[in-house]
This record gives sequence, structure tokens and C-alpha cells, in this order.
Amino acid sequence: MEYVKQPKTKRGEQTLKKICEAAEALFAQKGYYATEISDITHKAQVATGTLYVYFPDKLSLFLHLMDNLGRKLRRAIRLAKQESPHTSIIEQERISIRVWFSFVREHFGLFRIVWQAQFVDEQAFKDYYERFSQGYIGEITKAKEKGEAREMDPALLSYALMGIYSFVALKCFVFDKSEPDDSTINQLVDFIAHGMLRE
Amino acid sequence: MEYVKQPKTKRGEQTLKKICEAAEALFAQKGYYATEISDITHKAQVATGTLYVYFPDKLSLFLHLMDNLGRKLRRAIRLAKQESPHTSIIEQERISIRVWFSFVREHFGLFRIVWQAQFVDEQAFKDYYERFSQGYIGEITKAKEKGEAREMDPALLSYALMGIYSFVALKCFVFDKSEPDDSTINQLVDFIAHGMLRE
DNA sequence: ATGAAATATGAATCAGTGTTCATGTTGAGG
DNA sequence: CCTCAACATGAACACTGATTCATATTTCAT
Repeated sequence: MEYVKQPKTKRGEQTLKKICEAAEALFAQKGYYATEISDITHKAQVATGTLYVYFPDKLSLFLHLMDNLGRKLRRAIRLAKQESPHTSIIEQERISIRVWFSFVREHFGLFRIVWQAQFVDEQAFKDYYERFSQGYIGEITKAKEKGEAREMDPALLSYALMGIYSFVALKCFVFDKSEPDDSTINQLVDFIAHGMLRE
Repeated sequence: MEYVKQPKTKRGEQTLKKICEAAEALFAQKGYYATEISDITHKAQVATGTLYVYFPDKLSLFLHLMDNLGRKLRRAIRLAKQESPHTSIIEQERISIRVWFSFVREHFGLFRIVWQAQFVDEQAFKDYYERFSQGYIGEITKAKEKGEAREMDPALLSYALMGIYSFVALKCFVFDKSEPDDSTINQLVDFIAHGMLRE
């Protein structure tokens, strides 16, 4: 189970935040194994031991970030969808994509961190995606009942969608180092709605 | 640049093969950083130093596997497609999916190895996907010219497709530890062809 | 058969890194 | 202005794990 010591003063709060921000940036940039504790403490401008005031070890820090980021992302998507209720499942997906991209832009670390969690803590990795998948399954099932969505295993579809989003983000943010523009988002939504064949 | 010493005797060939097979299994199972040289040599039943007869270091071994597996997969897909030329792009995709799944089954290590390459050797990681992407771009462009495929950036589409395949394999092979059956493949092909909306 | 090249061995080395801990500093409430 | 819990420090420690290398064995062309 993940563990963080909750700070009890303003100062402690600040320090914890500095550590988390530094760690997020470094894990994202260099990966879990390649970032050293000293990298993190140096970037955060705290002493080595300070990190261990808040986290019992390196892994706990990693898991804390992963948990935190996943929570933030789910929350951001949920809130954005609530702003436009009663729209079609496709429009809901458009919203998801928008939030996802802007989240990746802001927390560039997230999906690089999650990406490698597979080899840091397999259970945490699985939980992360299963959690998103569960959310999707609910929505897809509803859409299917309304006759909107194609007959297809919702769990399978959820992973297909997550795969698209993850790899497109990989392409844009990591490889091309550029932002997905509106046209990209439109093309993606059309593909998800109607596939790659011309009608 | 990747380096392997080419063995010059039958014995050497056997030894190299043992090392590669052990390494593939272990990198796949535990990840690059978590597998130790001693794990590999032990599983391969050779002495520590033997590994260094063939590879200058751990990274070279990893890159060799990655290169090798990528090559094999591309070759397998190419050959399978050649067996059914002149079929629609969708049927070609069906073939790709089939080969991909059966390849992952046989070389379970491949995509776990590639998955984490992002943090082992970023350039090799990018090259791997870009290579697949390039192949796709050619085919998609042709299909677009024939009016088969939707108006969409081929590079973008290629990453969307790779994302689908990767994540579905993740779900099936890693999470569910089960094989994708024919129904799964059919659903995927339909989704890729026509999207998630009911026609 | 023979010896030179190729291959195999594994204990020892050595550099790097996560973690500990004894000690110092801070700051808010009494 | 004191005091105590909370927080911060960073040198030292302990351990791991990749790599080396001097030596032994096997292969195979002649």
C-alpha cells in the first residue's frame, strides 16, 4: 500500500510539494530507475534525508505520484463531461480527448510514469488501466442500450480507445514534440466514430 | 550502434541462442532493470563471463533483442500479407492483427521489451515505432488514393492503429492472461473499419 | 593428431546508489 | 521568551550488481 507522511505545517506542505514536482519531472524525463534520489533532492533543493521524512522509500514516492496523477486525470475528465451532459457518446469522447491532451501537456510526466509502471509495480499498473476501463464500460454499455454504439465487448473497446489516446499522445508529445491541434482531434473523433473506411 | 559478436562455431551459435532466449524471457518477465546479468546466465546455464563474450554490456543485449524481434515481426507481417495480395486494406489489417497476436503469443517478450525501451534507449524506441509507422503510411496512402480510406493523416492513423493493437494485446496477454479469440479479432476489425457507432 | 583460434569459466573487483541516523534548525502555541 | 514537536541536514554506511580477467577447455582446419 502506498504511503506518504502528511505534513502538519505549511513548511512541510511546501517541501512535500517541491519533492513531488521534482520527482514527477525527473521520472518523466529519465524514467524510474535512471533517476536517482540525489537527482530528486537536488532538483527539489532539499537534503537527501528530507525525502525520507515523507516517503519510506523510492517506490512509495513513485506510487504516490501515479495514484495522484490518475486521480487528477479521472477527476478532470469527469468534471469536463458533467459540463456537457446529455450529449452523444461521440461528443463525450471528444471531450475526453481534449482533456486528455491538455492534461498530458500540463503533466507531461503522467503517461511516461504510467507507461513504465508495468515494470516497477505491475499491480499498480494494471489497477490504473482497469480503473479507466471500468469507467468506460459503464458509458459504453449505456450507449449500447440506447442503440448508439456498435455491438462490441465494452472492455475490449475501452482498451482500444485507451490505446489510441496513449499512442497518439506518444507520437505528438514525445516523438514530434508538438501539440495536437483541432484538426488532429477532429480526425481522431471521426475515426473513432466511423472507422478508417470511407463511407 | 548495436553490437553482437557473431559466433564462429556451432557451439558458439548454441550458446548465443541460449543467452538470447533466456534474456528475452527475463526482460519480458521482470523488465530490463530488474533482471540481473546473473539471472540471465543462470537461466541460460552459462557462466557470467560467457555473456560478455558475445555482448559488450547489458544494453547491447537488450538492443539486439529489440532489433531482432522487430525485424522478425515486420517480416512475418510482410510474408502473411504477400499471401493474400490484392485484398482490401481492411482484409490486410485483419491479417496484421492475426500475425501480431500470434507473434505476441510466441514472443511474449517482444512488446514488454519494446514497451520499456522508452526508458532504456529512447532513440531505439522511437525508431521501432517509426519504422512500423512508415510501413503503414505507404499502405494507407495507397488506399486513400483508391478512395478506400477516409481522409485522415496517415501518420496519425498509423499510431492510432498501433495503439489499438498494443493495448488490446496488453489487456489479453498481460492482464487477462488469455488468448484473443476469433470473435475478438472480428470485433476489432469491424471497429477499425467502421468505428464504434452503429451504422 | 595437433595447435592456434574460439569459447567458457567464476571469483574478485569496483563504482554507484538507496537508505540510515545522529545532530541541528524552525516555528507556533503557551 | 521558551519549549517541544515537526522538520531538515548530509556524511557515512551497506549493499548490490555490472564488468573484468587470468585461466581452462573445446573446436576444427590442416
